[in-house]
Formats: sequence, C-alpha cells, structure tokens
Amino acid sequence: MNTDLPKGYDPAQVEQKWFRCWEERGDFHADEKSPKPHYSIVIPPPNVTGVLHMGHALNNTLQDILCRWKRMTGHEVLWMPGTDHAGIATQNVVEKQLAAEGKDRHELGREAFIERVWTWRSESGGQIINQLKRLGASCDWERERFTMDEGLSKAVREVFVRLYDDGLIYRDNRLINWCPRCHTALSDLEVEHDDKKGNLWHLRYPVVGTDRYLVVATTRPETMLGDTAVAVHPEDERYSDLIGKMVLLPLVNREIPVIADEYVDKEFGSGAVKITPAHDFNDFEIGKRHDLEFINVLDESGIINENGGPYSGMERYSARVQIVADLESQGLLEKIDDYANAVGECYRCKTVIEPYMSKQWYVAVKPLAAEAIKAVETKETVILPPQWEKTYYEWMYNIQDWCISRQIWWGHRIPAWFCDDCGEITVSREDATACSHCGSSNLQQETDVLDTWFSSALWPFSTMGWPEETEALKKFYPTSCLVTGFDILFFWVARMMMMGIKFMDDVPFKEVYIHALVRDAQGQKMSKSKGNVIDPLTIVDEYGADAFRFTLCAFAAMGRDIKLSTERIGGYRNFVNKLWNASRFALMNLEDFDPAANSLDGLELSHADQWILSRFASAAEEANKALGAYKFNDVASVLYSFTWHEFCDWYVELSKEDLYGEDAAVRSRTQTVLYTVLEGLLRLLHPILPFVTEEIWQVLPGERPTITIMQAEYPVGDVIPTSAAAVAEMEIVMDVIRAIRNVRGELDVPPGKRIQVVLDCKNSAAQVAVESGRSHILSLARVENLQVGIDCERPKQVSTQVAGDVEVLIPLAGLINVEEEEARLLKEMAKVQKDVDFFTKKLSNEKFVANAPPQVLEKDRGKLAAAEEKKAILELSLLKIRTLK
RNA sequence: AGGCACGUAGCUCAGUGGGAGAGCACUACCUUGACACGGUAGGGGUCGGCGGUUCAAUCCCGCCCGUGCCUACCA
Repeated sequence: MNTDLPKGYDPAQVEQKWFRCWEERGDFHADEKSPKPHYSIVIPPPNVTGVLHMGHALNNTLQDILCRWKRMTGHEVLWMPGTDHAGIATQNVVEKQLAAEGKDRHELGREAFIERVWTWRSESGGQIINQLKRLGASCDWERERFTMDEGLSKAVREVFVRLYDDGLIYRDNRLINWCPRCHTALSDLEVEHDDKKGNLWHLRYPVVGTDRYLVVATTRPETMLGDTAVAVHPEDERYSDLIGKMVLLPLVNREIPVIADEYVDKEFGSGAVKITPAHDFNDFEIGKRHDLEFINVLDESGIINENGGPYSGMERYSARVQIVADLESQGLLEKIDDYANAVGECYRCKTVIEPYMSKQWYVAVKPLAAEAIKAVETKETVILPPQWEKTYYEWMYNIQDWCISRQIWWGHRIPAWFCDDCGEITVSREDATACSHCGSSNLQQETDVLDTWFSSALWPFSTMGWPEETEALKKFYPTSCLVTGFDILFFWVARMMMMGIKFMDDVPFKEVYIHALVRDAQGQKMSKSKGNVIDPLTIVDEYGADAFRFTLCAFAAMGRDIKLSTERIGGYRNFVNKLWNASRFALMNLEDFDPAANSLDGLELSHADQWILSRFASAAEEANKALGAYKFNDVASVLYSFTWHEFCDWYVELSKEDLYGEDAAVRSRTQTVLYTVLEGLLRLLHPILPFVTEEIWQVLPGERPTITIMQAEYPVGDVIPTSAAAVAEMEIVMDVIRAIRNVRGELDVPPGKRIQVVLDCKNSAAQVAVESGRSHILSLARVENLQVGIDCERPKQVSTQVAGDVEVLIPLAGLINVEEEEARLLKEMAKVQKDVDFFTKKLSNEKFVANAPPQVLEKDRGKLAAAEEKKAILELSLLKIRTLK
C-alpha cells in the first residue's frame, strides 16, 4: 500500500482516475428493483448545444452533493441525466454551418436537414455531458436521455393527442411574437424585454374635410402603413368632436376612422393613438372591439409586403427611416422625442421580435394551472426558499395560453394532418393515413414542430419510460427533489407541474429547491456579450474540481445571488490541501496500524480523544441537519471549521506527543482515534469533495465494508459515548494554552523560546483540569517549567493573563521588559473594562431586571462577575508591575 | 407601473430578539519532524439612513436613500 502521498495535492489525475472507477463499477447506477427507500432527481436538461457555464456548475454540484449524501444514507438514488434538443438554438447552429458552406436548409430539404442535425449532434452535440462528469456528477449515465429520443418522442405524441382530445390544444389565428430571423413564433416567455433608447415620433394625420391635424405618437413609425384607425379617449374634450370623423393616413392615402376607446391614456403624448391591429398587441384588442380591418404590412422576414405600397420590399428599419423622411418632407412630422422603452427580443438570437398575425397551436393552460397551484398550496410540492412560492403563484394566476407551435424543422413535428378534401384536422398517435372525418387519404402533415419546452415539461416521467408503465416510474416517480435556478421557474418548473399532475396524477417532485444565479464579482449576470464569463472548466483546471465544488457549496446560501470570486476559490483549494496534508500526517503515523485489530470500545480515551470525538459527533449531526434543509453553506462552514480548526489545529497537534511517545498502548489508542476521526471525516466531506476524499480513503490502512467511499455510510453522530466532564476539562486546557500563547504573542516572546509558567487555580476543579492537560500545555505553549497550584506563591515580576478560573502567570525575568507588560495589561484592561461597563449598565436598568427572562439575567450577572474578577486581577498586576519600574 | 430581493470588517459573504462572525486581504513574529496552498498572535465594523414596537433591535414594523432582478399592453 502506498502511504507516500505527495506533499501537495494534485487534483488532475486523481479526479480522472476515480471518476472512471466509479462509473465502471456502476456506483452511479440506480436499481429500480432495490428494496431501499428511493431518492430521485431529474437533471434540468441542459441544451444539447450548450457548454458548461457557472449556472450549470452550481446547479449540478448541489444535486451531486444531495445525491451522494443520500446514497450514503442508505437510499437507492436515481439521478437522471440528459439534454434537451433546443429546437431553435440547435437549428441555428446547423444553419450557420450550412451558411458557411454557402447553403441553406431549403436547398437540403426538410429530411436531409434533420439528418444533418442528427449528424451534428452525434459529432459535436452534448459536450456538456462530459463537462458535467469533470465536476464529478454522479448521474446514472447509463440512463442518459435526450428529448428527441424515440421513447420521449412517443411521450410527446401521447400528451399532444390526449390534450387535443380533451380540448386543451387548439389552433387560432392571432398576434404572436415573431422572430423575423428565426422565422418562427415564440411564446411570451421566449421574448426578452430590454430597455432601449429610441425615439417617439409625433406624426400629423390630416383630418378629412378640415384643415386640422390629429397628432399621434409612435415608437414604430413604419407600422403606420397598417393603421386602420386613430383612437382617442371617449372623455377627452380636445377630440370629442372628431370621434366618428375620418383622417387621411399619409403616404398610403387611406381614410381611417377616429374611434373612442377607454384604453387610451389622455395624459400620454398627444392623447391620440394610431391603431395598427395587425402589428401591436393592444391595437389587436382594440381592432377586435371596434371591428377594424387587420392589415398585415410585413412578411415573415420583417420586410414590408405588398400592403406597404411604395415601401414594399424594404426592410423594416430602412422603411422606418424612409417613412420618417417622407413625412417630414410633407410637413407631417410634428417632432421627434428621445424615448426609452422595452423592446422585445428573441431569446435565442436577440433580433427584435414583431407582433405578427398567424395561425398557431395553443395549449389552454388555465385548467392545468389550477391543479398546479393547488399542489403547491396543499404542500404536495414544497418550493424552497418559500419566497419563490409567491412568484410561482403570481405567474400561475396570470397565465396566458401557451403558443406551442414553432415554424422550424428541428423538433417534434406536430402530429396533426390536414385533409385536402374536407379541410378537417386529424390528430393521431400513429402517422395518419386517412382523414378521421371523411376518410380521405389526401392528408398533409402539419409542418410546424413543438416548442422544446413542451417536451421538457414531460421530462420527469418521459425519461422514466412513460407512457409505458415501467418499474422505474413505480420506484422513482414522483421525484424527491428538483434543483434549479429561478430563471426557468416558469419555463420549466411550472410546466412540469402542470404536465406531471395531468398525466401522472401526481406531482413531478416533492420539493423544489431554487438556487441563486451565479454572477461575476461585480454582481453582473455572466454573459458572452458582456465578456465577463468565467469558464468553470478553467477553474477546475486551476484549482481542482473539489475546491470549486466546495466554493459553490459555501456560496450557496438560500435566497441570495452568488458573486463568484476566484480568491475565495483559492481559499478552498488551500482547504483541500490542508485536508490532504493532515491525512499525510495521519498516514505516516498509521503505517503500523491495523484498524481491524483495534477498536475504540473499551479503550481508556484521553481527554483530547474524547474532545475530538465529541466535536466530530456534533459536526456530523450538524452536517446532516444542514443537508436535509438545503443549507449548503452551513454544511460547508461546519465541515470547514471542524476539519481545519478542530481536527488540524488541535487534535493533530495534541496527538503528536502520544504518537511519538514510548508507551505503545498510548500510541495505539491515539492511532485508533486518529484513524476513526479521519476516516469518518472523509466520509463527512465526500459529498462535497468526492475526489480527494476517495483518494485518501483508498490509502488508509485496513479494509472497510465497502470498496469505494461513495457507497460507505454517512456519519450521523456519536461514534462512541464521551464524557462531558472530560471534554469540558479539555476546553479549559485549551483556554490556558491560548492564554499563554496570547501573552507570548503580545510580548514578542520568540516562538522557539521555552518559558516558565505558573498556573494559579481558583479551585481544585480547575486544578484537576489543568493537571490533566499538563503535557499538552508543555508542548503546545512551549513551556519548560510548569507549576500548578491553588494560591500559588507568585513570582515578583510576572505577566498576568486570565483564563476562566485559572490565572496564568509568566515570570518576566530575562524575557521581556516591564514597560511592555504594562502596555499589554493596559490594553487587556481596556477590553475588560468595556465588558464591565456594558453589563453594569445593562444590569442597573430596572426594567431589564424586571422583565428579562431569568436565564438571561443569570447569564449576564455571571459575565459581569467574571469580567470584574478579571479586571481586578489585571489591576493588581498592573500595580505590582508599576512598583518595579 | 407592480412585485421580490439585497445594502454587515478593505473585498466576497454568513448570521441572530439578548455582549458582531468566516474566508481572502492586512500587521508582527516563526523554514517546530503533515502542510509557507503553512503556524501563532494581532488590528479592523455607530450591521445603508430616520422613526416605531420591546426591558432589550443588526435582527420585527413603517418611511426614506441606494443596488439588483422579475413581471407588465402605456402608444
């Protein structure tokens, strides 16, 4: 066995080695036939086009921590991985490839294009899967799914047909968000609103039969080509005489009516609004109310169509410039104001979207949403942290029908066929060959595909084999938990809730844990366009996956965004290295140790042993508690401080004399404790630091019940009972050591210098405690002559410090000068004086004494007494020191 | 416009109705046989501002200022 660990931890080879080992051994695999209680998570499927970013890193690290923890606590864990087919994004990628070859998809035709996408996918899609593995993600990779897989596609058809049959899917011709570049409709959610600087153009529309103008304001002057009315508020006196009259639409010379509608805000602009029912959502509603004409002036690429008269064939923004210029030359441009407003952009390509009339497929979501709301209200699904519940309700109560059809090729083609003969629609699970209305075989399949989120919404059950009744579904549905960022709460979580309840008759997950967004150090959202992205894999290369994971875990406090700083990652890299070196120390001292031949049972444990074992128990307890409550940062902090500040700083140091001493029994007892605590600590840390813990665990001496630490049991608390009294005595010894070190440090006593110390104890209990730690005090405080007693004889020139019931006296002779000690005492006294003042004031407040709970009172009185006593001792010492000057 | 967060040490962030914490950075000393990615000691904050509730507020409530995010049809 190799116990010669290198001096510094080198993550690179270690990570690769263990990940391969786990995967080959099947440690990640979930067994649906297992009798163990289940724990399941479906991964939020990243886009097949995606590359790992910080959001993925955080999201998957948290899931992995949960999954590894649950495996270790005896659960059969299914973490279902996969990617989604990202319809628009993927099609864009492949279209770009084609463009580089001077082709476009229409030349290839639909089938060849789709084939080309599949080729792209198998060659360069899904890189993110390997990137997730580099983080240590313990998904059941054998089950990896893709939303375009055959099984998942079958689920999509099943759902479509059933929703259609239930009347929840329908077709309608209305305004939708149209991306003129992607040439497809988008759902409301897929439009991003960004405040942009623009203008408000004030146009003059001549009133027919008068010499008056009606001034209207618009942010999109080119739409005037499609105006079919001007609206004013019915109670606006300025215009009441014009209602019912006609204005002459400039440039196109069309007479359009002045109508009255409550929608108009009298205060805004001129109080008169041009109405373009075919190109504006509000105008659309007004158009319907007033039975106006809907004139579409754009084609699907955003180019003015034949309805635009002289502007026909112009691109929308060129047309805007031209129209403004023409209006101006005709004296019909009143003024141009600067104006900022939220412009809708395509979330995939950032092209400004156009409200566009077209016939699309919709899901009537209101009835589904009602059930999804109920499930959260009744806590069948719990959303954490709870403030997100409100956001969820808000969205669900105001939900609009979901436009699910996309005019692209890559995706699940809508299973609907139009009959050439009777014009009716046939919707079918199998490809239709005959019209279900007239029997005709002259059918054309709908060319549109479904929104990618439609298939994502089925993910929690489609990945488990639905619509088949599989063992996996029986065992693992509903899933235990969903871990995700709030940015897809509506896109995904809400829709999974609706679909899960509708088709599985049960919620898709019992808990939803919403985590923060990772931002850069300035708090900006990371984005390629801002150039502020930090590549997680670069971080992994530089600091190691474990250090990165620990950082994410430590930062993942509920309800707050994460501003990632590389300094902090460096700090946790040091932590991993610290663990590594503490382990090296242990291994060096465990070479002759056999865990099988040594047990804690029946050993007479030292105070130090009992202290570290009791601290370990409490760290384990807190870690479990925090993990169960998704308090990832608490887990990190508990384990960090136990590892570094208790195990390394104290126990490792305390153990040295016993390990290096002559007494074989003492040595073996200490080895047993050292082994027990380190081995347990590695298991405690494993969910966060999977790689380094496995590497160390594997070289520990002896055999353990499982082959890998992954499958080992998670520590829960006490390894063996410890005596509270012994632990308390150890704490006193530690306080004394700290007090001596404090004096040494303050008075600049060289660290190597061995000194004399007198410990004057107030009572025999303190004396017993101190005596029990005599050897520790000698070694850790570098003391060569230690006197312990009650009412000891005090050397004349001493430095005085107080540690609870123990007065720490350090003879000055030859060490330090009187002035320095005087200064130190004054500083120390100033601190104590603050305490005395604070508690004196507090306790002299009659109302406080009358109202505060007795335990608070008692505690504060104790604190005051202790402070006063300490002050008295220091004061006396100061007097004595001053007589020596 | 509405909603939701946030404002704590130089920086990044925890935290709690009862004397303010961590990491990094900083200062001093130290190559002590696991570790200089280290050790020991230390300095540093009227917990955004103003009011209120309370014996007690950084924490609860109100208002204000600042920052960020989400939702929304003001042309």
